Amino acid sequence: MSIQSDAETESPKRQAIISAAGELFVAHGYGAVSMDAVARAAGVSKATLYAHFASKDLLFASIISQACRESIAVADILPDPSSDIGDELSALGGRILRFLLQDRALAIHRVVIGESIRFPELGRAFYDNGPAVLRRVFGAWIARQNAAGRLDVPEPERAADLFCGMLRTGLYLRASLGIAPSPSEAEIDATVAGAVTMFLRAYGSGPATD
Amino acid sequence: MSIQSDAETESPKRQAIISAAGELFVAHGYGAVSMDAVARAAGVSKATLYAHFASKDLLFASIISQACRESIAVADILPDPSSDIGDELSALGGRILRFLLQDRALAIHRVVIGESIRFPELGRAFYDNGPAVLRRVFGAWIARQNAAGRLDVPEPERAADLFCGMLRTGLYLRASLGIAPSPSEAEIDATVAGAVTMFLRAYGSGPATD
DNA sequence: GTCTATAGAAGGATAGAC
DNA sequence: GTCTATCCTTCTATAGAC
Repeated sequence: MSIQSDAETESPKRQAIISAAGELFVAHGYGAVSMDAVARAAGVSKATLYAHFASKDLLFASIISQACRESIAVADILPDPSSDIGDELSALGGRILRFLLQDRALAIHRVVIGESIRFPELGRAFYDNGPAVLRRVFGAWIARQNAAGRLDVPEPERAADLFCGMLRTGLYLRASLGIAPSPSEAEIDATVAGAVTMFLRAYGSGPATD
Repeated sequence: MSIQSDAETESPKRQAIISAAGELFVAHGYGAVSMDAVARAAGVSKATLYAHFASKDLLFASIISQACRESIAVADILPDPSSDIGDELSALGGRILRFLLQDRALAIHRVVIGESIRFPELGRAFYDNGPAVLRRVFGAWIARQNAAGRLDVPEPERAADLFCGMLRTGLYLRASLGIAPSPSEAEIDATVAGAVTMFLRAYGSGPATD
């Protein structure tokens, strides 16, 4: 009667492989990581490695699509309520941009983009678990602000996309290209402020428009 | 007295190598392309290949940084004059987005992002010859519209970045991840229209604001 | 300069012992 | 399940003939 269907899943060796392969693939990409290197970093033999993952392709796809699923945690992106809609939007934008600028998030984005030709399912997994979730959550937040009369946005989800697009320009674009390694807080705040200003001038309702 | 410093540059074999390697690297990335494949596609022997390029790293870096320099041609991005600023901005946005969505532009962006860890200079070359040029040209255009009283934008270059960020969201993001392979003209137009609407509501001067 | 042929190394994957 | 040792393929790079 005892069910132990996923007992394998918790094998320590398997966990070691997943952990080590995750770090290596995310940091260096598919081509630059050998199965030897994964085995060495995980402290297992190559035979053990292949006992758990049938091929390098499969290992890579598992690891990265798993990383896409984890790295979201958009739950706590939404800001604390404030009397000023601009403050809330700034807080929200700041959290999103800081999340995107994390080394790990940047690295995952890079790897997925770089290998999305060879592994199309990764592009899909990344989009569904990252941008698409953000679009829904953020869009719903905008819709609530509409309902409360604090914003006047015709298409909330499209507007969420546009706002995120403004966050992902300049600073983030350079970071994703390996330029501007660690942007200052001031630069981040300035980028967020630019997006918030544009957004509120376009869609703010009430006295904040000017 | 005759100068022939770049006679080598025009060697037909060398041109064949550059052309073939360009296609292969842009299409498949660094790791997935072998020197054998380059030699075969160029119709030369590997010895000839190595006579022109000392290593695979060097060949890759030359080819891709060259591709970054070429693929810009932002010259003809600027729109024809029109009586309506919205029409001009739409035309401009449409040209930018269509340029970015070209297979070749997408592929170069992907390769550079993917290999920017291993080849940091490529990220720089891409940014300097792509986004940075666009930012300057587009920013100057906005400044001219300011001067003509058709727009009222406090920081033209930053605004140019924001506008381009809005173009690079949704549709383009999915395309760069390998989803939504060939977007329809209607989708492209809708994306541009969204960005133009936001931009003009925020920074339009005159009656177009509402 | 160009080719054919190959050296030398490294990577992916597996056989067999425990 | 795990390891050691190894096979086979593929890759980068070069030597030597033309």
